Amino acid sequence: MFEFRILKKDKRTRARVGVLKTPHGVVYTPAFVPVATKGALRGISFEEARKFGSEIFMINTFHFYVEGDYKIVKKFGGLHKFLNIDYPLMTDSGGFQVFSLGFGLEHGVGKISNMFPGENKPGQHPKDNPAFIKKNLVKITEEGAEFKYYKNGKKLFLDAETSIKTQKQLGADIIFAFDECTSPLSDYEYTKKSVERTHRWAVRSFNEFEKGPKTKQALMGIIQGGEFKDLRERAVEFISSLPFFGFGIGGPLGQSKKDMHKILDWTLPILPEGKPKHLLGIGDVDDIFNGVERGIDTFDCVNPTRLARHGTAFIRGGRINLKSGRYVNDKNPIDKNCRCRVCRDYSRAYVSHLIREWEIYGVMLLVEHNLFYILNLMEEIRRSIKEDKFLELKKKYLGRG
RNA sequence: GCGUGGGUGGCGGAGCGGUCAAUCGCACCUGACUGUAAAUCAGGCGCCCUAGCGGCUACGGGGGUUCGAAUCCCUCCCCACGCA
Repeated sequence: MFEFRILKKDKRTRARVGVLKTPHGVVYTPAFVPVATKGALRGISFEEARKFGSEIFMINTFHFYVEGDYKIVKKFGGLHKFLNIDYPLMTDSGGFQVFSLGFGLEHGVGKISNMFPGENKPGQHPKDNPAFIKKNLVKITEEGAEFKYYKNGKKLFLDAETSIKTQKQLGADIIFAFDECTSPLSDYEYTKKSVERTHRWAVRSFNEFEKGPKTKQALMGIIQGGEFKDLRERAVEFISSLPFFGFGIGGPLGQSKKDMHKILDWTLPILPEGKPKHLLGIGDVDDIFNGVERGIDTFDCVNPTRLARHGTAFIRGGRINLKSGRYVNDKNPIDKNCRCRVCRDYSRAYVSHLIREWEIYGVMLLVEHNLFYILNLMEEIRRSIKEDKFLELKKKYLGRG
């Protein structure tokens, strides 16, 4: 029922084209997985996103769990029925919220930090940063993570068993083990303790997954270990010793993109080649190229949709922000190289006007463009690998380097 | 014409004797955003510069009181409402 097959390997890099078979259909890889955290992509329908080439979507367990809505989904018979779609789906385990609502807030950083604890501008030590406010929203113990839910202050406990049980009820095709995503500012000692705990959580996740009647789902293990080579290697060794269907590479991914590349270089070559590898939460254009080059098969990311909501559009060679006054009279399409409907039919001026006037349609157009852009990129990447022209395509998009 | 209340930065609107170049919204400008607490967040927003607990000009116009006025007084202009 589940199968991952590599169809073609690039001659010069670790890039490969594959096909991932799930009970709800097939996904050609490398693939981008748009994120619909609470069951919607925000600004575009699943149907539309499908047309642009999205074959699978990511939904979040945490958000369905905290609100108790997973019970409703269960009554419907799972997410596919609830959302009324029959495409492949993934659910994240809630492990990211352990970070984003915990250290992420506390340290005022994302998964890739450019804020070195010792190298801040004067007065810019994280502790002096207004964002650095201890919120104590998440308490992590051996057992699991205790959240103080930001909406109502209620305490809420999530652990491996609960996450997997919930994910089974949600019924996505591909589900993830419960993990702790540490902070880019976590030190070696903490990260070491944390990965070891994540490994115990992985075993617990797996055991819970195996328990009871078999579901039509595949479970992915998650590689943690921060920016520490030996911890990442240990994680690969441990996680790949369990019979997971595939692997997710989890953040934190260091202090810079270079660190991220290093982490991928440490981990991917020693993971079982034939299994699918997912890079969790990464989705900048350059990151996708660098990930694919190192052997990543799938990416999920909030980037195209969130950036769109914030007025930013992907264009060849970077991004532009349509909120800026520079575009009010710009008759050009968002990206002259793009074949999407938005770029075909509308000017930057119009989209900019809508965004600045707070018209929802402006966001819808940008979401459409950004998703099209990334999904089309994936298509081009797949083709380039088949034709052994991956590096040429990378160069075309990113220039030299 | 009489009465009352007002005229503050692009707009709305605080301040009602000193620490006010002036709270706060909006608008505007710049930046961020990577398993979504995010249609969000951070910073800027009178003029000048050697960019500083710096200089200059400012709270309808003019004149005064005071060590000191956006804040008090006089006068003129304008606006809103009420009465004729």
